[in-house]
Amino acid sequence: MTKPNIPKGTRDFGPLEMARRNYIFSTIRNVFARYGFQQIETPSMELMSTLMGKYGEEGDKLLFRIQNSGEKANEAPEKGLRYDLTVPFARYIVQHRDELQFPFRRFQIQPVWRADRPQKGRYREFYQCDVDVIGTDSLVSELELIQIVEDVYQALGIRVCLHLNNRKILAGIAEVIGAPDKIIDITTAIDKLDKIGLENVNKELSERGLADDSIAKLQPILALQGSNEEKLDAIAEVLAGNETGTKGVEEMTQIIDLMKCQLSTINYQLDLTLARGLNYYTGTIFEVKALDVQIGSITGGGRYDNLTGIFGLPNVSGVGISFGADRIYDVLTELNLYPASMMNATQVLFATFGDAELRYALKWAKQLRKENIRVEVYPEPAKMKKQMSYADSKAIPLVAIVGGNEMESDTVMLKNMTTGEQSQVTIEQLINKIKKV
RNA sequence: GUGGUCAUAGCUCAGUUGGCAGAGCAUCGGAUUGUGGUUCCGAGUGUCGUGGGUUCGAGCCCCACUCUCCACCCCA
Repeated sequence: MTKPNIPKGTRDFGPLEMARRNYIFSTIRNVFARYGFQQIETPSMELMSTLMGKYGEEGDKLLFRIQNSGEKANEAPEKGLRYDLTVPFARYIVQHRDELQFPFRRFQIQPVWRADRPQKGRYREFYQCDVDVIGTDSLVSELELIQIVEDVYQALGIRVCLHLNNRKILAGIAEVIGAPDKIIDITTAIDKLDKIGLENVNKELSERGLADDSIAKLQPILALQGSNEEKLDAIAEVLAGNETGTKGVEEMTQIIDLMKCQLSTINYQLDLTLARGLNYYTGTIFEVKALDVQIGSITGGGRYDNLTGIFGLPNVSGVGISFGADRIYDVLTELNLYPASMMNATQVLFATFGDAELRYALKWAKQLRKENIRVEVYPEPAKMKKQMSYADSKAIPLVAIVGGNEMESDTVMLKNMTTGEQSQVTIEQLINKIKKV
């Protein structure tokens, strides 16, 4: 017998983990619903032609390919597992555009797969919770997503910092320092600023072929300090006269203004080092980091002006963010922030002494369930010790013991497992006691 | 994809220069036939990740593979 196993980077979820995960998903779902977003799902697998070339060279390598069956088994795979929820969503919009009312507000909570090498907070199968608004340029959409971030993390009790940037500002910087074609190199290098330090960033920029005087011009921008307003003023000055960059500053200013109008209390920070790898972002970029756990970003997203263009529907602007459920799980676990009620645990267990008692208990259980009480009946009249141990190990707070005496008087012996107290009660009394506990 | 690291009972882990495969927890039974969580007694459990090699003899040494975790790349 070889030991059973699961593929690298995948996980089983037991009852406790599922209760926790469902708590996260339902919290997120409830917030999304409050903003009028509607849920969709797309297939786990997409055609390779849909997936290829959408995530850059690196992304193509990380796609899981599905081998063809039958006669085509040896030909190139025509299907692959989805890598994220955004590209399948873009395909969905193009395919169903005639059925949709724009601006279209959708959310989607499904697993995605990446053939990455696993490590902490990084899996080959993980869930994303995407929420997007498609078909409007309005920055109110950005504001709403920021409000959603605020609501979700407030509900979960996680302290976070929202990092904000704008791709147009980054493009403007690249133009101003005289290296407009190097925007990707510049952003991926300065993204690492707080990780590897200024000196190494400059070294990397040089290695990526950036001219020395361009690097020199970049220094004041990398060194920006102060409040969000001060930083924004400073960058506006640097970018004055540059059309793209100024547009980005205007967008950022407007978003901050809208946040004030909604009395947003979220902790946010203008972060020019925030780049985000995906190259389809064109405007605002978001990233959320947990303040009390070091795990990378737990939510990320941004605006993309022409995502559906690659599928033949140009000029449709959208903005969206993705909550990383698996990382949020790790954060909540590390900070021990799950509410006790999340388990939906059994409220009362029936323990019986014989077959007649078992049947009696089943009748009672049915009535309690009608009252929306979570009930278990121990399925056989085993030794009382065994039935009690079962209740104890599952932390069931109440045990209703049924023997001959109880049946005769139409009662059960109700034991409170935390205090050890017990008393003989009728069904009405039982229902009242359970609702009190 | 590059570099490192780990794997022994259901779980967490000991295991000496290479010489009989171990402990705690959990499980099951009993002390206690109508009462759990505390206590005491007893019991079972292993292709030592997989395959090969060295050796009289390998959990231990060598090689390959798989898996875990970590760093890089990239990312949620």
